[in-house]
Amino acid sequence: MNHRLHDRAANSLPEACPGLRMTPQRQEVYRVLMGRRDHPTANEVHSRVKKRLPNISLATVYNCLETLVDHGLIRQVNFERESSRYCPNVNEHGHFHDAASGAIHDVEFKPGVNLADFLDLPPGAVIEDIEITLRGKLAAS
Amino acid sequence: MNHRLHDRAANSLPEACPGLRMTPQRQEVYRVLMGRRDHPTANEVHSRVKKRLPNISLATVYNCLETLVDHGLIRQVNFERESSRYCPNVNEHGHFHDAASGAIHDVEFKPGVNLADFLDLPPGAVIEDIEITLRGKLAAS
DNA sequence: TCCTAGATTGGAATTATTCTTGATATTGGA
DNA sequence: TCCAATATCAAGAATAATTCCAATCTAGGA
Repeated sequence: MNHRLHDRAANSLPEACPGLRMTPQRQEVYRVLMGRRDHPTANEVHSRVKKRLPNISLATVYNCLETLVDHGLIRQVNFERESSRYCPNVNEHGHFHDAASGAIHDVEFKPGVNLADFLDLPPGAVIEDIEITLRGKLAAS
Repeated sequence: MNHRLHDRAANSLPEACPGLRMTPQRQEVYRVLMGRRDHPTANEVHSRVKKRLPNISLATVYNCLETLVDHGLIRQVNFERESSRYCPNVNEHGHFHDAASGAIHDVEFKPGVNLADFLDLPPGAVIEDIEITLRGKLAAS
């Protein structure tokens, strides 16, 4: 296979992603997400991407985001009924939404924990996806 | 105060709810939620409530649901980007969404567990609300 | 180079939800 | 009891995020 991507940097798409055709739009959407990990909405991604691709449409940004999510390169995160946000951290993790600042912080699982250790799962449940969202405030320290 | 509610049954509103004026619409919305705990959407609630209150509007159902949520009598639950669903279980709990059947199951915390036991919370975080959603399948047993 | 499948675009369409406005109903006080 | 203030309700319009659609466009393989 002669399909040679640019060298993998913090701001380019991962090389190994079968079935995903690389396009300038997808590359830039991904680059933007990796560049500033603040969980932007599709609109915010659109604004940022337009710096380099002034003609990209919002529909394309939605398409790119969906494709990247489908390929497991980014995650889509929902808070209440707000716009979806996008997150390049593909580890299993949750989110803390600081109501005061609006900022969103990734929340990692402590090592070695197991869902079934703290939740009464229905018998036979096979979990495919976890979404953990916390809302609150950061106490002034 | 002479404001006498019906005796508290599984299908009536709790008596002690300061600042909440009881109305037939709110009562029926609540009754419907308590009567079948399958996490209906606002639309589904509307259909069910219309059996007894044929003239109630969808807007009123939304208003009632919002009011009940604000007073902590029910919870609003969001799955991905789907319509909100409503749940009369006001204990802290999560949800398991069975992708095959579409059914939603409450998932209780095991007794004694603490968020900080399994999550790396940001220092100083004061949690006001938790949303835990699991998606998956129920293995045929 | 030509063809084809997949990608992009802009705008229209969709859908859940909220807002607005006027009508009704309820409460507490005179 | 009656009134005024306030809260609620209903209907439809408005909003906002997202998806759909039809018409190009593009990359990569034969």
